[in-house]
Amino acid sequence: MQYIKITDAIREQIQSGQLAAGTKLPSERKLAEAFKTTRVTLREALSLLEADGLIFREDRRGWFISQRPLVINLSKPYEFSSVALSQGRKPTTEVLSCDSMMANKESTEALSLPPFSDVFRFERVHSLDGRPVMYAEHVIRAERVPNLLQHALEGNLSELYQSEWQLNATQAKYRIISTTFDQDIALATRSTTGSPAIKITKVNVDESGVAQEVIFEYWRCSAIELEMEAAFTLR
Amino acid sequence: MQYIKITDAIREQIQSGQLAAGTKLPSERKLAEAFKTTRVTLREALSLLEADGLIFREDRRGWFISQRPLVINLSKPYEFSSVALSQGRKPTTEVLSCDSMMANKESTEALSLPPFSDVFRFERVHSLDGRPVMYAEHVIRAERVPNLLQHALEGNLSELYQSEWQLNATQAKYRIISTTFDQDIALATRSTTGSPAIKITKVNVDESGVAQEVIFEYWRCSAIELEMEAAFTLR
DNA sequence: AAGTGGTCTAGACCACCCT
DNA sequence: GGGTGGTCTAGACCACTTA
Repeated sequence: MQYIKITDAIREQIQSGQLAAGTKLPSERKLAEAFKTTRVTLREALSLLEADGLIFREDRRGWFISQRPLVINLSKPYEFSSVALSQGRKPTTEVLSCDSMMANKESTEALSLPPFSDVFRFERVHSLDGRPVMYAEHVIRAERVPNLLQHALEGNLSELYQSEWQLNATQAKYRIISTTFDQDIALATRSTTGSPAIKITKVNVDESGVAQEVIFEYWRCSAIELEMEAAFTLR
Repeated sequence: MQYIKITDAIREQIQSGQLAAGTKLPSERKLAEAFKTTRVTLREALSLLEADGLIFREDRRGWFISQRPLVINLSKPYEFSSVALSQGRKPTTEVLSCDSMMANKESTEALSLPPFSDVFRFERVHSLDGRPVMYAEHVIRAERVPNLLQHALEGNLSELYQSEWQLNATQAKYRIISTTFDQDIALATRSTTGSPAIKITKVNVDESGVAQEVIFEYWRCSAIELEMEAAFTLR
């Protein structure tokens, strides 16, 4: 199987350090020629490396060697920028949209809302070292954060929620699945429809046990590694 | 983009219930003809649905509609069979190999072992309703479970460890990444090299804080949904 | 303007599964 | 033994990025 040999060859070059993180691979046509094969087979190999997290692509721009992933520990509260900075990365955040609206089905379920509830919804894209790695859709109960739209949403949200509305998340519930980028998210993250992704649904619960905010995070699968600890009481 | 239209068409049929879980899709050639396209494009669409978890494949046997995923809550101790049974599924477990050996690099790191430590290593494949969904490699400190090889390893391991050696896991550490099946694991799970997978590395820690066992789990990405809760102390 | 990645066509061969 | 999935070839066109 040729495509396995190609992935092995490229994987070895990455792991031996001959191909540094962030490097752009040669064009598909050149690689195909180098491996004496066609673009179809070559792209099969590249897709495999992508799903493995070793390389990633930017739509119509080419294939790049992945940086080491961001390690997220779900046992503690995490905030993209702080985590990135503490791991020596350069985080940036861009707000794509922000609106007041009626909660859709998925958000209504996640927040246990009554039907037709008002929420704020905003979208952000997070980058590491200049490359988009995660898209997040936030949905938050409107009555709990009046005038949210008049605030800057690029920064640390838990600090904003705390200082403006005394809203603290004391508990978080997570749900993690493997999925792919759809067309909108691919566009927002300079990625490609169908690229493998990790979806993290996070529900922030306040002191009184009420779910206040749900966040749907879509990560490039190469950009993240999840960690957590659980302590068990003996039977 | 044709392959998007194909995924949308098949996705809709699945979600509307016209294609029941477990059903085998028609052959690729028939599907390609039905969608007036070639096998290459059709397979692109199928791969996308696979990464999305809607369908899965068995090597050389075809494509099937996924069952609903098993929901694993990492905040509590979990055991494949019990979780599966509690969710109305039929779990089976097969032991592929079991040996005494010297720990390799990955296990040595995960268990913080001294160099050249003796461990037992065994592999299991777990199925749901007759279909393999997860491969697990267990590595456990040899001195802690003498004569492990003389025991049946198909069943509940935490019960076995507890009753035979008074070994209890009081804490677990997890690490989760997105990856693909390699050739060996694909063979063991009746899957295909390069199929998308979720890798969960679990380290079981005993009362005294020593890491006793590490488990490398490779899940079909369609077969699992992770959940967890975290409680945060206020600053 | 040239080159690139994204998409698609129309075939082919082989080993394997199923009947 | 027929059909299937896994793999591969050798092209093509287009919209977009990059220089």
